[in-house]
Amino acid sequence: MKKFTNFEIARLLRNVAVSYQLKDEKKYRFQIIAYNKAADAIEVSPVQLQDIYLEEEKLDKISGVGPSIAAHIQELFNKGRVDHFQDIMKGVPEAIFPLLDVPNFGPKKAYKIVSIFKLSDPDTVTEEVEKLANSGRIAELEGFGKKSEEDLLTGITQFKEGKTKSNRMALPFAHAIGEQIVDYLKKNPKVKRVEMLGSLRRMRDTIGDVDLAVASNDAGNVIDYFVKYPRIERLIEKGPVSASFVANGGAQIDLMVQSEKRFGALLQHFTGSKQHNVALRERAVRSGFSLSERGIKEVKSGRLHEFANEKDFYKFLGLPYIEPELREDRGEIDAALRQAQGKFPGLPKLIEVTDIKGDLHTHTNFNIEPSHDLGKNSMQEMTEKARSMGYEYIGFADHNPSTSGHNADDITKLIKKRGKEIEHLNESNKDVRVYNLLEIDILPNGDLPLNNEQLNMLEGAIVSLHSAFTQDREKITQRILKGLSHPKVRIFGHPTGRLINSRAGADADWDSIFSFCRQEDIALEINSASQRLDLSDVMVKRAIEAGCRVIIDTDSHSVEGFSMMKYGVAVARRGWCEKRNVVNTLPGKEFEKWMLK
DNA sequence: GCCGTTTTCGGCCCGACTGTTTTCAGTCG
Repeated sequence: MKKFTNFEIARLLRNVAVSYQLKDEKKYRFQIIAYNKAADAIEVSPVQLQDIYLEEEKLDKISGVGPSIAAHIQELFNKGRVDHFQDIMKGVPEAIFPLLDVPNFGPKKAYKIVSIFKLSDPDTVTEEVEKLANSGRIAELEGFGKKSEEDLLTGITQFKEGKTKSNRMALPFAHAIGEQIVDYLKKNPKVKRVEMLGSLRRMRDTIGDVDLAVASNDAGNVIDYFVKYPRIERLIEKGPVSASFVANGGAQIDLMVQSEKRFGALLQHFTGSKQHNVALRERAVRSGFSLSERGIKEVKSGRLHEFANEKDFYKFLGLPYIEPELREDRGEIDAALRQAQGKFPGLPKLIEVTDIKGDLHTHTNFNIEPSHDLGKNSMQEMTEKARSMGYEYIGFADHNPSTSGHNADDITKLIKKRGKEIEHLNESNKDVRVYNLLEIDILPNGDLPLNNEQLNMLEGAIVSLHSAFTQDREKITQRILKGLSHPKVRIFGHPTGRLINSRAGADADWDSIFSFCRQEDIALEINSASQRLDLSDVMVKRAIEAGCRVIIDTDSHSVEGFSMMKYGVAVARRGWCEKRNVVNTLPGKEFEKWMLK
């Protein structure tokens, strides 16, 4: 039987919503909302539905999934299809669905074009529409025109360049672009405040557009200045209070300007997430308030309250300030409410970058003839860098020597030689404690490529997956548990092995793995490397709820890599981590006790 | 179709922008 991922299920539910919308938007208004809401919830769910369905049939535990949709999903797992969905989707041409991922195409336009021109092949529909548009046939349709035909062509061009509605940049890449433009904007004296918005401000692991907000009482001046940004590639639009352009190799940058006295409401609104805002508004509307980017309106009198900062906005609603990283409708509003009433547990006191005392997963250029890549900088240079970061300790975790070109004696010699080098370093550097670690592959059968003697020459081991990610669940779970079982193992490096936009992580029984890590006090790594950010935010939340501790590392292969720490910390914050949940916030002596346990 | 600090029934978030239109439909965030 085919397995369905959460992503596929979410897509199916969205297609059902679209079908309802095309059949009778008024009549099915609330089904449309319900199906889309369920899709949103399932897409971000930390557990794969296919798993909980097999284990305990608790699908409607997910908020937004009720008895009806849960039953349909059960049917999907059992039969591979859902009769009710097929009924609803009857008469809706299959060829519209691929178009829905193309910018500027919505259900109505896609449906109109596909049915009038009788397009039926989902695989070629995008090219066919492009041809029609190029020959001017779309502009002739009622409700379309020359301009909308152009917009659709622009959308198709973007789509072909890889910018689908669902394709997103990795956070560090988008954040770096955002920072550059923020710096640029700050040079304009009319700019009173600048903030990033949307998923970028919430530090989500992937980002669509780079959205920015400026507080200023001279919007025209700021917009003119904004569109003169030197790295601009193509201007998209420029209005009196907002503008957009493409820059830095295809990223879309949007700016909104608002007066200082309303800046708080703008910030709150466009930081989102959508789900957080919807939940907030549903609560507010029951008390007679309507929330928007302009402020909070009293519905009866129509009086608008304005807010210069977000803190006051939340305060007006009777809530403490909620950090952007928590605004995902994952329980933060209830927690804020409890906190306001003096009940427990309230909002977490999130970890800060300045709490970090060391980076344990770094690679040096010491040639240990490793199984994977070397770092670029020397042990000395890496230590200097750690000192300049204010760290109390650092771990060198070069990859283990490759087993192909070496016999056991060679490997022992290499590890010994490297150990001596680190000893020397510790004698000459009294203020930064250097740990002698290695990053060791968990081989496909769960063995480690080092023997006991070799492992015992280390102060600790990071173990991680670097191959065979697609083993089935049972096999990969046993493999990981076996790999973690040596007493020298202190850290499970980038646990799922996912690469953003290119490789799904391992499909393992994470509950069992978390429970083992808790027992052995092994830290689960949050790896800050751009394409990894692994564990992910939802997995971190699950891990600490299971009683585990995490460690935030950069996996630096050069001194430049150290600056990635803030992204790992962001993942931790999104996973509701406090300082106490993260082992590398411990002061030197306590950390040593944990590492050498 | 979902859900509960007015509710197991009767509600269900808000607004901007654009283009094609003479008052609104579609898309987006």
